[in-house]
Amino acid sequence: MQRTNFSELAACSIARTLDVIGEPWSPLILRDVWVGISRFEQIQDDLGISRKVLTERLNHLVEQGIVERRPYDRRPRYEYVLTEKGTELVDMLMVMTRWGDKWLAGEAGPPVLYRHHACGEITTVDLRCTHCGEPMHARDIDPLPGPGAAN
Amino acid sequence: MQRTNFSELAACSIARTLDVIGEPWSPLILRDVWVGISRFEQIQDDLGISRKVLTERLNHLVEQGIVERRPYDRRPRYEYVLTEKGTELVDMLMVMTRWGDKWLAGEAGPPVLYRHHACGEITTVDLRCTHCGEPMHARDIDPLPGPGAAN
DNA sequence: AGTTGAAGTTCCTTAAGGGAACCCCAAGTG
DNA sequence: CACTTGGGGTTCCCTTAAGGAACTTCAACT
Repeated sequence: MQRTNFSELAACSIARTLDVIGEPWSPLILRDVWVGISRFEQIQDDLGISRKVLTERLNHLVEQGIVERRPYDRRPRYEYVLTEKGTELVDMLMVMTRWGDKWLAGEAGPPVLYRHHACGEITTVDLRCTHCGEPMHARDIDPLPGPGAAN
Repeated sequence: MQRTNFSELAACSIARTLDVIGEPWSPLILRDVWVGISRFEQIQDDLGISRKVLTERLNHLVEQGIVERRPYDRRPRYEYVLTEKGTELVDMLMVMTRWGDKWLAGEAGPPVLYRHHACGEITTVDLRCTHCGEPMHARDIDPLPGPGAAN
């Protein structure tokens, strides 16, 4: 298929972010690397993704500075580790997970739980305003044009 | 292309969520509907997406309960509005936006700003622990198997 | 009766994903 | 030293999804 490059659409941070991790499999690869499934063979095994596509995705994630390819042996063996940029992108996965847990997990309950280091509790993530600390969701805000707006 | 259905991979809320909004264009369509670009022609115009693909995506989002198709005229005219499920999915867009603003916006600054109703300030979203209220990011948690875990 | 406009549908072309087979290279083994 | 092993890809072919333009439908308006 001929896929559009989203970020050429407009000045839109969502479109730009999609050009980084919007391709099929990329969020799942990011998740794997995050939880320590970090070698080519391991990821391929875990996801069942085609080797060709996995190569393409990893190369793209390296180019975009999300993961770093580093040797772990004197033989030509490599593992992929999250950069700071990639680690912060995991925020998105955490929010996706929370939504999936709530709306799609069903009777069985969430497949994965998170223990928060700060309080030691099994807990969930919540969106709050950086300024006032109150909850901040879709209905709590108005979007306004910013300095980087196009046109 | 033959695309894998991600949620058949394993019990994974990320994979399940990707089956809902992971297809190309879907997050941008969700964004449009959220900000009030809610009719077929408007969305097609705004995104430059092919009409065929837009039809497919909207049908899928309706099936998944993310948007609702409702007539707005006695003529056969329809608009798409977010359901509660869809509105909560916008949380993911807000986090994507924040990441894109920080890592991809460059000199120009963010293209869109958010004013928070609660405090009236132009502000950003932050991830916090539902339990203790402290920041909760990738490095602040340990993932554990939950009740819905596979195998 | 003819036009308009929103909302799709059809059809063809092109490119991306799936999958299996193959390759390369350093280390270990006999 | 020849041979095997295993990680990490690369190649090739097939299928299917995205792009894009043209066409259709249907109610209201002129």
